[in-house]
Amino acid sequence: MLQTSARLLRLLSLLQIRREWSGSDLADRLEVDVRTVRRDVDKLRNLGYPVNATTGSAGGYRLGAGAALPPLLLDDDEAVAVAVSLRTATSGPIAGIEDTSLRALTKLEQVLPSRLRRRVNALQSYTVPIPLRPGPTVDAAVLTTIASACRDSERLRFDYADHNGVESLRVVEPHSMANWGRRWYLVAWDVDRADWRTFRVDRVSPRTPTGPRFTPRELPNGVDVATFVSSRITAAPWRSRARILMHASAEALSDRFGGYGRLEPVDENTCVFETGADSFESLALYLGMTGVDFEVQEPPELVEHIRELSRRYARASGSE
Amino acid sequence: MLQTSARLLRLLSLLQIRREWSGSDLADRLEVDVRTVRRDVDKLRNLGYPVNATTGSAGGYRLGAGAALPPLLLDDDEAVAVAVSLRTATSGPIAGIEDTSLRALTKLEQVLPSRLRRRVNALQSYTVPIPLRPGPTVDAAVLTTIASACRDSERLRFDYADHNGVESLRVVEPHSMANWGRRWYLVAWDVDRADWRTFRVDRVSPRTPTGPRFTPRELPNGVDVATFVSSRITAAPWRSRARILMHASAEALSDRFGGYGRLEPVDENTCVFETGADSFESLALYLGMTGVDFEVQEPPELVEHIRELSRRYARASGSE
DNA sequence: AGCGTTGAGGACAGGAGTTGTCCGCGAGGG
DNA sequence: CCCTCGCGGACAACTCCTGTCCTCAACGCT
Repeated sequence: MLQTSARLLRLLSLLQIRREWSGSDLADRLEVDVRTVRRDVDKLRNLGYPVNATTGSAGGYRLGAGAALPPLLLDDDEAVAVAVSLRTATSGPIAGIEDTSLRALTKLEQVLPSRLRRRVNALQSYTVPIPLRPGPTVDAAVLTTIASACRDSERLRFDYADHNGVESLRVVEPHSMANWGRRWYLVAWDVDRADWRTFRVDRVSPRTPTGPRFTPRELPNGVDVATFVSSRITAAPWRSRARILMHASAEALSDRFGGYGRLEPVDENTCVFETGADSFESLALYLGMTGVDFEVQEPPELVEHIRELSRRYARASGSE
Repeated sequence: MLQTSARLLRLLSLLQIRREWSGSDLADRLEVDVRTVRRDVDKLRNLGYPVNATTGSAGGYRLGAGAALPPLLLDDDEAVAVAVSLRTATSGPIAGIEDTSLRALTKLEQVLPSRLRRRVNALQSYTVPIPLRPGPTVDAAVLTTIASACRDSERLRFDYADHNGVESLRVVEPHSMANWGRRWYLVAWDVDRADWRTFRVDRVSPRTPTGPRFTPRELPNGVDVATFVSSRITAAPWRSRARILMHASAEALSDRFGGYGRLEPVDENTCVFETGADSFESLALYLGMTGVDFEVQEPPELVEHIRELSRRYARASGSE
């Protein structure tokens, strides 16, 4: 009977890992007869977890959204990600869910294996509060839509605005996603153009529903995703680089700046901060936040932005 | 049949809700004999989930951190909190876990009941990126330590720095936590002082291990926590209020400012922004971020900070 | 030190549930 | 039209679960 319960859990876990499973696949994985799989699926349904099934040659089982949330079966990495996210959320920018986040976090941390707890702490300590989130933000709903399409090998239809703002409807077989700098990219086989393409996720507007399933294909020449994406992306993660002379010691600034660039000491009271930015406005403000005097060495555009800010603040405080 | 598996899941869920359970409590909840509970606990252990037990009159079962992560059984609110946290994390400030967060999020959203999905979307749309997190930040580890002590009715020992910075060792029976503005407060019965006290969590340094269990007591006069805390806190959630005349329409600003104060239209191109802040530095920077001209109406201290910023930027850009 | 409480676990008998096998049915896609 | 895949009834062999009853072993309190 242990076997039965354990198998039910494993079944639930399998259904959470991949969207669609055929009965015989499940039977293989669970090392039981297909008939038993059917019975197990029935059990899950009786427990209130809706397992949808489709018949026919492309049939299979998939776990649907039901009345109650099934137990979440996370792997190590995912558990760490959840813990870290919750930790930032409890002290984070979203009003109203702090208490609940904390409750969920307590639940999770109680059972978190110690090796994972170490990883959570390590990751957390690298966390640097970002003062501004410049550039286009990616919609979380779009991200998850694409991510599930990748995971389940389902065709994706979406409107895509290219860098000139021209819209086009794309039908692709999504391969994977990669994030680079602050951006997300989708690597996919463009069905109409019959070629591999890289799309910026912030320019994608998915259309529902997602299309039929396809058999995944390999990237050309067996390259991995990271290489593929970076070879396709012309833009660097940051639009430009900057060098700023800070009138403070490197140690004093390392907490706030360490995560965002290189701090090179010049002498006891001065250091050079090398960093990159998508937008000079945000970088200018970030620098102002420190309460420390600084001199921009490059680029000139940053100097211009800072001059503009200086003027605006002067106007605002009536000292012009 | 189903009963056995379902009961194992419920047992796991119970053990996640509260830390410590006596065998007979569990037997009551699960409506089986204590002997069966013992056997079920054994089953969980065989499945790899460590259930620690202590004998004696204060004995009981508790779920420990094991080699593998047990299935997480979240209630509705917690699931929403996790989803929202993960969504912000995927586009968030922590480098290196975006992919994994996304994977976990995909898993969760696939099984998220639609009513919960609506709540997640609603919450998400209220999200306003906060440019700066002023004031002392609360350590997530401290938060969870206190939260579990509250949940499990375990005494807590910690060092507390009062507002003068004087440290003292406290032994308390934690009652609950509340957050107010950006702050967290712990409401607890101070054992040595034999009275109720309210502590600011950012000034608490817990000592390990937590103490023995205690029987929870009611707050005096049956008041609820929120009332109790707000009656004890002299400081408002914001240290001071500000009024700023913005040279832009209220609609144009509502996205960025809506969550942080009241926007009152004056005319088509002007509006008044009323808000609060813990620190004028951050407010000044937040205002500068908009790219919109503004005039501070009050308080005078904010004007002074803006003047200071103006000077610093002027120096940085060499236009002084 | 003694007592009560709480968990651990062996033994046992009856009963409940599970499993694989074999079968025919129905739905969907090529 | 046929193939694939999910559905579910029947059945026999077998597993293992459950409640009851028992004795031990820790632990805390008096």
